[in-house]
Amino acid sequence: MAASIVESGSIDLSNALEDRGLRRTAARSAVTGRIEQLNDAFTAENLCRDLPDVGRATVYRTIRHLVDAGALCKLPILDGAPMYSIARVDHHHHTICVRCGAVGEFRHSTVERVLRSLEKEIDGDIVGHRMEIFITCRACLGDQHAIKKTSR
Amino acid sequence: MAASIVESGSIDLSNALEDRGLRRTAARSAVTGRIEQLNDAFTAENLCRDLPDVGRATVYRTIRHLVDAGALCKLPILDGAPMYSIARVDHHHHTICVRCGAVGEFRHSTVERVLRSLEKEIDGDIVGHRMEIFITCRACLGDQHAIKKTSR
DNA sequence: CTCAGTGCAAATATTTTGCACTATG
DNA sequence: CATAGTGCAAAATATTTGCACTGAG
Repeated sequence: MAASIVESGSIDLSNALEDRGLRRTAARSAVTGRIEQLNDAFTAENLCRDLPDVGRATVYRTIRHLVDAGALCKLPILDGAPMYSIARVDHHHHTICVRCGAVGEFRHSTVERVLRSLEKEIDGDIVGHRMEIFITCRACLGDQHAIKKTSR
Repeated sequence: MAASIVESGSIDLSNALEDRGLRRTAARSAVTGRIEQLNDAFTAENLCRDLPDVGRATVYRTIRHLVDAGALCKLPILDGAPMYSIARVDHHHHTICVRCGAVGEFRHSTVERVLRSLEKEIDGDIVGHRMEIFITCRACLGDQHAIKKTSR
C-alpha cells in the first residue's frame, strides 16, 4: 500500500478508495475532504453533523471503506462512539489526552522490539497489536479551564 | 503461558463491591457469581442471557461498579460490544485471539520500561496506557474448524 | 422504617440494512 | 445504460434512565 502516501507521510484518502476499485463520487469526496481538513481525530457523528448533505449511511460506509483500506485508524475509546484518525505512518500508536480528547500519534522502535521478546511468553502466534497511551497534553497542562470534548 | 494466574492474585468481586460501600444483594451476587464461573472474557449481553432473572439494567449497573472498583477490565474490541474480564493482577495487558475471541492476559516488565523511555518523546504527562496483542491462540492453531465466537 | 437497589419499559445512542432512486464509468 | 452508489427511514444493536416497587440493614 505504498502507492498513495504523499510527502507529509499521510495517505491520500480519495486515492485509497480508488485503489480499492471504488468510484470517485461527490459524497465520498465530501467525506474524505472533510476528514482531511480536520486535524483531530473524529467520530462518525462529527462527520454527519459537518456534512448534512451526505446521508448518514454513506458516511458510515465511507469510513468503513477507509478503515478497510488502512487509511484510517479506528480508536475504540473506552466510552462512547469510537474515534477515527488518519493513518499517517504505516505502523504507529496513539496518545489520547484524557482532558480534551485530542489524539496524537507516535512511533517507537522499542515497542516493536518488546513485542518480539513477548513472542516467547505468549501461547499462540502474534498477528497484531494495539497500544494507546493516555496523557494530559501540554495544552491542557497549561490550561486549567480545559473542557473534555468527548464527554457526553 | 508464562502469564498464568496465581489463585491469590484474583480479586473477590463481591468484596470489591462491598469495599465501595455497596450492599450485598441477591442480584449482585448472581452477577458476580456468574462472572467468577466464567473463564473467558464476556459481554454484558452474555450475562443478561445467563441470568434471565436479573434485570438488564442491574447487570449493566453492576458491571459498571466492578469496572469502577478496578475488579473488571473493560476491553474495547474493535467491533461489537466491549468485553470484560476479571482483573486478576494489578496491571497487565490482554491477548485476544482473532479466531475464537478468547482473551488471555500477560504482564511484562519491559512494557513498563518502554513507557518510561517514551516519556521524553511525548508532549504531555503520561497518565495511563493500554495494550492489546492480537494472536491466533494455540487451540485455534491446532484446530482448522475454529469458529470466531465474537462474530455477529 | 428508610432509602439503596431492583425490574421493567421507554428513551437514547450508535450503526446497519432494505429499497427505490441517481449518476458514475 | 448497467450497476455501483446514494439517501432515507426502519431495523438492529447496545446501553442508560425514569419510576414505582422491593428488600437489606
